Amino acid sequence: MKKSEVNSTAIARLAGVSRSTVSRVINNYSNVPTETRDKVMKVIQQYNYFPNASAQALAGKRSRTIGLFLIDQGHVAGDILTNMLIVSVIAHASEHGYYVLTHIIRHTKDTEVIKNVREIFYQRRIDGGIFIGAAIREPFIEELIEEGFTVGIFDQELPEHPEPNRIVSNFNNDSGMKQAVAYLAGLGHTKIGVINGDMKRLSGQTKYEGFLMAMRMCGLEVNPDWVLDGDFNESSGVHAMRTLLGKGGELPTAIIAANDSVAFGAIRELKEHGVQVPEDISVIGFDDHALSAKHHPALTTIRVDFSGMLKRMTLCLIARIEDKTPVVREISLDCSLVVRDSCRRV
Amino acid sequence: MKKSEVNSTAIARLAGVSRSTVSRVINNYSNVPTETRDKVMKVIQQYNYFPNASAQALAGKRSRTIGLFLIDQGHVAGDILTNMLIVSVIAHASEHGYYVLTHIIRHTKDTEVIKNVREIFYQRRIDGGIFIGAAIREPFIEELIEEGFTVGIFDQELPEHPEPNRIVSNFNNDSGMKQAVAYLAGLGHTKIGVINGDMKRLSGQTKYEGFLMAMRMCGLEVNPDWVLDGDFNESSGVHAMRTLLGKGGELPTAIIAANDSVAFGAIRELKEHGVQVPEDISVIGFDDHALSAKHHPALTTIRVDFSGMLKRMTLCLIARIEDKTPVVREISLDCSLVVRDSCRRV
DNA sequence: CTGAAAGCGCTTACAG
DNA sequence: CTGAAAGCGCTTACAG
Repeated sequence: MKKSEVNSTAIARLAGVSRSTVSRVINNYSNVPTETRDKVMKVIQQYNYFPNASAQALAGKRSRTIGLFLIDQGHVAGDILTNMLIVSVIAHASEHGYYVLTHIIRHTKDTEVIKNVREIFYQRRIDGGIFIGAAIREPFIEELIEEGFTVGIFDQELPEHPEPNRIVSNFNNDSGMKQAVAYLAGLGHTKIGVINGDMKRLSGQTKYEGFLMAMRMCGLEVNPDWVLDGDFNESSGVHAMRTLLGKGGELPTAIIAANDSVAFGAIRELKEHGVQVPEDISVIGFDDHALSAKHHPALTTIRVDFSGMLKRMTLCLIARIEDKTPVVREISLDCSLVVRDSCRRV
Repeated sequence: MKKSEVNSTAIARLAGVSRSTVSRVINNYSNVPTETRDKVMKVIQQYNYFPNASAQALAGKRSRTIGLFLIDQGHVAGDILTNMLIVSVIAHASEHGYYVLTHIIRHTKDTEVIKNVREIFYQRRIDGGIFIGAAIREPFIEELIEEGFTVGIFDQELPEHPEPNRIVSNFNNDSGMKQAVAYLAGLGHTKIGVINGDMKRLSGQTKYEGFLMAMRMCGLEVNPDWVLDGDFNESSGVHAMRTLLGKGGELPTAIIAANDSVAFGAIRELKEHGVQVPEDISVIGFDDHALSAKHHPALTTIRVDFSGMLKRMTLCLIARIEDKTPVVREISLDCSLVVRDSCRRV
């Protein structure tokens, strides 16, 4: 018999006890005398026995697996940030004895894809799930919450009557935008443009709102020609600059991009047109992407601790699954300016 | 009753059939009349019923989950390549109705960590697993193969008596190195150095062997001072150049790095010392990393199709799991030179 | 074509 | 402290 085929019956027989006792040893019941425990453990180790996870789950144990759902509107899959998020979730789940089933959702409008996501929950493959990249309100996620599944949503706020099984997390984008505008204002900029992110996402909206408020607070006017659409992808930075330069009107002296990828794209396109950064236009990003420090010019940006955020989210989800400490439902983290070389004084 | 709590008994009752019939409908048995099937399907859809995966597994079905094990000697976790590998496996597994449980192995010497990996297999959480970044012979992987688990190993060759449950994949590093040396020779270089990768890995060894053979074929001499140790991480490129420049001897006119990350590190350190690439030294990488085209200078390298390789590996593993087409056991892919700006004629 | 029943490998009240 | 037994939710020969 292959070792991998032993079951609790075999262990019980070999140890001279009942399956109940084997189970008690495995589950660390306190009422097993050391002697019995040792006897059983010896056989378990000798035969390399691990209880079948499906049988455990069916008998009422948790699956000890969490789902990680990446909604890929664009290039999440090709970005190093994604990798950091995945690794952070896996590493921290692992520390708590949990496994991670990662799933990529290419289109939230594709019913087959969404059916597949729901299936993962309904089939009880996972004890809970984390969603990254979701729009402000995704009907299928709302359904899962209604059904009682434990769900963590990155970049979302708590609704009015928060359900106990909903966990949300978000960055203080307001604060980030205020820092960006304040820094530029301090450098003497008054003509500040912005390239927006995906406005279907919370961070897209709050960054823009933060920008508007910060401009007002600093007594600066927002020129509508300098408010450009985007979607958090590098290509949208390229496109935004093409639009701006194509208009032929006056140019801003500084631009804040919804994230660093967008900033990279914008800077690239500006260069193409002979506009130098920061000599001609200052650019400031958001996120502090892994490449921003290495970029030419090194990108001034707003740092955001994705890894730390996902760590908290993961731990909080697990705590909720195990229904300990059901206190935290919203995780908010601040962000802060990192000055590098992409902005100059005017 | 929450929809998510219906089971096959409830569906059977609601559809007026037995659980056997519900199961037959779900499993697409041919001997169910259309009328019965429709009747049952209607209830299934209405109640959002999905069979419990643990119960299915326990009753003999596959878990439809594969494990993806990333052995992280260094910075696999912080690299965009890793992300591409993960995404490729998930996407292609998903197309075939499989899920992916991703796991990070930080130290193959840590018995707790390895026990955990074995546990995933023995617990039957997965139907098979893919290992990335393993040394040439990892005892714990060998054990899993012996136990009959289906295993795919990236960057490994088939042993003499290949087991049917072992799948390996590798790139033709020989060919890649020959192209690199040939190109440099064509540019007039005769003084060619090399920064090795991790020699515990197959690709580390075969790249170096390919280098030696190619040099011989081109009638060039290998200067032992220009053969530098490394480990596939960027920092080893830095370190290798520091060593080389520290020796104070004659410098090679060209260097081949074990991969692009190492090349990045090497170029950075050369710049620090005022040595320009490609003006003073030509550098050629390996992999065609996502950043190589954007690098300054754009890196000449050997392109390797990681994504395609992982796709094949994933499909092959699934085919083996479902025991169809048990033909392919080794997947080999060629690689090819991509000329950019980091090498010059001498 | 379909249902009753056994069985997959566990856990956990229950009884002693 | 420990075993016998029920039960978790499925699948699949078996019998009809």
